[in-house]
Amino acid sequence: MFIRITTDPAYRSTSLGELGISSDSNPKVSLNEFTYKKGTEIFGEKEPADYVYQVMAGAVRSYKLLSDGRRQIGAFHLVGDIFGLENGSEHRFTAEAIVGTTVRLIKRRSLDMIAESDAMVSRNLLSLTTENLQHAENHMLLLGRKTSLERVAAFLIEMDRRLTAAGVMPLPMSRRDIADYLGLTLETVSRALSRLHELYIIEFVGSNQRQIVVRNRRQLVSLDLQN
Amino acid sequence: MFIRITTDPAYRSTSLGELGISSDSNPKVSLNEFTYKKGTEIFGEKEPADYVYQVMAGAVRSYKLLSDGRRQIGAFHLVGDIFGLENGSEHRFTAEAIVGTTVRLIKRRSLDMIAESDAMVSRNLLSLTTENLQHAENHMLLLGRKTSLERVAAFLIEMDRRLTAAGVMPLPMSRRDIADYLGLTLETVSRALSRLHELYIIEFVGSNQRQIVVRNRRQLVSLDLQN
DNA sequence: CGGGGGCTTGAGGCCACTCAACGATAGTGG
DNA sequence: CCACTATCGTTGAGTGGCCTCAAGCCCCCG
Repeated sequence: MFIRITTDPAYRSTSLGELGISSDSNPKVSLNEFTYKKGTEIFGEKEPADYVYQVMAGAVRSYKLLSDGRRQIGAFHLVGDIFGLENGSEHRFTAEAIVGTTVRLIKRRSLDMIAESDAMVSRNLLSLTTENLQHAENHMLLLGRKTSLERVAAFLIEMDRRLTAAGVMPLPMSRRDIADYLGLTLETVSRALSRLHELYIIEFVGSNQRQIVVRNRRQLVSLDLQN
Repeated sequence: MFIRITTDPAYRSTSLGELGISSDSNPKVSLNEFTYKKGTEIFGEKEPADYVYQVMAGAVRSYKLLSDGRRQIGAFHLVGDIFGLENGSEHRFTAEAIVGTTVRLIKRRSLDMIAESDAMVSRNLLSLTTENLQHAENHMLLLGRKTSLERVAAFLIEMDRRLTAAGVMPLPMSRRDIADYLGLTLETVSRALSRLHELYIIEFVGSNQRQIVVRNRRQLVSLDLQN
């Protein structure tokens, strides 16, 4: 639908393509890059939302915390994804770099100014918000009604779609991250993955356990009752 | 921020106030009303989204189903609320009247046309979508990480805010609806409510068990770990 | 007054959680 | 290059919170 940011250098020069903004059409828009070390906070919940971010390299988690430390990750942001877009003045999540991560920043204010005059950009802002809403709606169904195996299967299908290259899926996030995304504990996630391995549905490759090959995609899909 | 539809007849004539649309400013926009009997479907998931709806009287539930019948209610729509607003062409939820319900319809197409020329309406569309997103984000935290008592407390606080008049909260929905909204079973909801009653935090009034008085709001809030 | 739906309450079961031990890996400093 | 350590992941044993199944009550409505 819109141009996706890829690792192709030709595309990296036209940034925030999903919003229909490029350096060419709006040369005055500052598009600074910034790099965060693994585990560092990009912005906190309830902080003023002065910037919108786009992942150029790495991965980001957005989450909410309860006062006793329980955590719910609302989304993972991978290369190309835009995050931190709020309509109000405050961020509604805390965002942290999962691994070393480079992001591109755009001032929220200048984005609003562009949207003011450019109906296309305005529509893309709505479109982006709608995509986030759709993801959240599907995730509510997962969190409210799916079993642990269904949740993990759904997670793998989502990640397979978003970051698999050459058949192998290199997960940037830990079991704890996955658990907090799926509303489970890390042990339950681990057991579900082991079970999928026993069933010859997935395979682990490499030295750590974060690189996964989907061996039988149809079985994986059948485990997640889409609807 | 924007004019809310109320039961005041003076306001009912200017409809869809939240979108900044009134019959005066757009006399050609058709604003038909329609009434649905208790339990009937207003629209189904994946049906074409030709209309946007506003509740004039009654209450509506929006939900998704899994193939084996598990249900997740994403939101309750009460008097004044707008629902069925999709950015794409299909509805992402099924909507049903919880009780006898009157809605006002507006053609999605004409709404788009108005938004095209009226930046204010366009902003309000984004604003409305953002509100829905915010609700979904908070609900993910509830579904993923809160205990049954915290969920029921959060539900009562939400409903208290949205439909309490003269101290009494007349819930239109059944225990099963509440359960499917909170990701619980109806028995667990019932037990939580009984517990809140034992603790002198809520009181039941009237012949059925759907009219609730919040006796100790501060205790109720403290049970729900906001964040 | 009989039937049905909605709600509550109890008894028992199960799935995911808690607690714990252990192995593997990556990072650190000698 | 090799201990040393911290972190991560897996697996097992036992617990517990919510679910399942069931019975009974109340209210509404024919």
